[in-house]
Amino acid sequence: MDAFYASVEQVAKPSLAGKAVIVGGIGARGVVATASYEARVFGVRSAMSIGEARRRCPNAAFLSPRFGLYRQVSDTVMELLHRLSPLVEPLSLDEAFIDLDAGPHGGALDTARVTEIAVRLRADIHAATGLTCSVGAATSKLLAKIASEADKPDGLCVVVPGTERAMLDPLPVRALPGVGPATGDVLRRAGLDTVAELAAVDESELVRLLGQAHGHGLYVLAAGLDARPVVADRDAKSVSVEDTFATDLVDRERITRELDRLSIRCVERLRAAGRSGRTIVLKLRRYDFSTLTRSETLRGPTDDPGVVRETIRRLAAQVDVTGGVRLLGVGVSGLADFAQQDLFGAADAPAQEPAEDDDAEPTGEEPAEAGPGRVSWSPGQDVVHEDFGPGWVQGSGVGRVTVRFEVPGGKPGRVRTFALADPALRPGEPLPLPGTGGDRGDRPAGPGDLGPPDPPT
DNA sequence: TCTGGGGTCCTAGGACCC
DNA sequence: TCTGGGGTCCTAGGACCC
Repeated sequence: MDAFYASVEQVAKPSLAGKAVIVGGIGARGVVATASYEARVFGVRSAMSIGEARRRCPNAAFLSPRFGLYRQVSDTVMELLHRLSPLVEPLSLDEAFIDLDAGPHGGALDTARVTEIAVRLRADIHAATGLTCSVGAATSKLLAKIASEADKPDGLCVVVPGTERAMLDPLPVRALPGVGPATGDVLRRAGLDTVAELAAVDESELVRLLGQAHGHGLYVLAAGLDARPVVADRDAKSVSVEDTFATDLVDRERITRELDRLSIRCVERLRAAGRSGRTIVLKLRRYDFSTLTRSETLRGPTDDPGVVRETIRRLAAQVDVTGGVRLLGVGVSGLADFAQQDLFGAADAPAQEPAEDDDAEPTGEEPAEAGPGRVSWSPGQDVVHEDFGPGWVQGSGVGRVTVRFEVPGGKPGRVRTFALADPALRPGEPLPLPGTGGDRGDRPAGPGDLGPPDPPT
């Protein structure tokens, strides 16, 4: 999908169509998750600090992410992909590999047919979501991925078999997946700038430079020998949660409290996935951005919040937090396939539930100005007003909140300003994107062919 | 207003085992 | 009679991806 989070917001909020939109953490320490193409013109990029983004593009709409909505839209898109093949490998909410050969069109896939399928897929996705995407098709994952980026946004690139080398050769090494800043530097110092130069070098040389796995892997990719299969339904191998705090934490008790919260959140996610795990991981980033992890492997898998919390407390007791802590995280890995009961966990665990003793304490994440009446609004948030209906928060501060009243598929709406604690204003639910319901009828119906998505409950 | 959050994979050393 | 060779598991850190 093209600029996925930002594009979803532009479709959901008609007044933002064609405008610079930046989705990301809106706190003091936020970064850009996605910038719309209108914002990219100003040099705004993913992972840039929000402060830098504001300097470059002060008139953009800055929005907090609404992951629940993005997940819904992602589900809609993934369902369309599943009509083309059971082998769909999602890489994230907005990207997936599809093995067309394993689907109803398999066996008869020449370039013209693949192009036809891709054209219709893009039309179906647009009809269902209002969003554009970019499709790359090729005889390997590597080339398909590169092709999908070649014509972004709103692109379609089918690599004709036999032309792979011509496509790869001129690319910078950084275009290969797995070549980031560090590997890029190593290769550049060795005089290797393009994929063609990489392909001309001995495998043993790449292994010497980059180590066995990476060297071999890169050699295979550069040679165009990528035979990795598309794998559907990969199981997660770890679950983790982390928070960066608006200001560094210096107080041990506060750190313990935050770690307790994170432990519970982590276990909730673990349980929701029906999993349990053996290795408990504490992550901590200090004031100077140095990061450390400490882990402990239990005798058996657990999904018990008490066990996770106590393990994390034990690990935390061993680290020096002098100078302050900007980030804390809790993770579980070594996952077992099932949520397992009582073999170890419940027996070991202190009996009491973690008490909800922290109600009065704002979390480090919350914007500092949680105004009177405990009301705080984040930019982009859905709201409903008794008289004006559904809308979204455009901004808030100095006792006021500004709301734009408009809905997906409607006309750009009017703006009104209220007191922060105005009782007529309540948090709302995301409204679904205005799909046309576009069933075009002529595609093979798959098992997942269920029609338009249900509205959120 | 420097630097998110959720992941994956690899390396390297030490413990431990046969 | 001063030192093997493999393998697995655990821990910590780092590169990379979206």
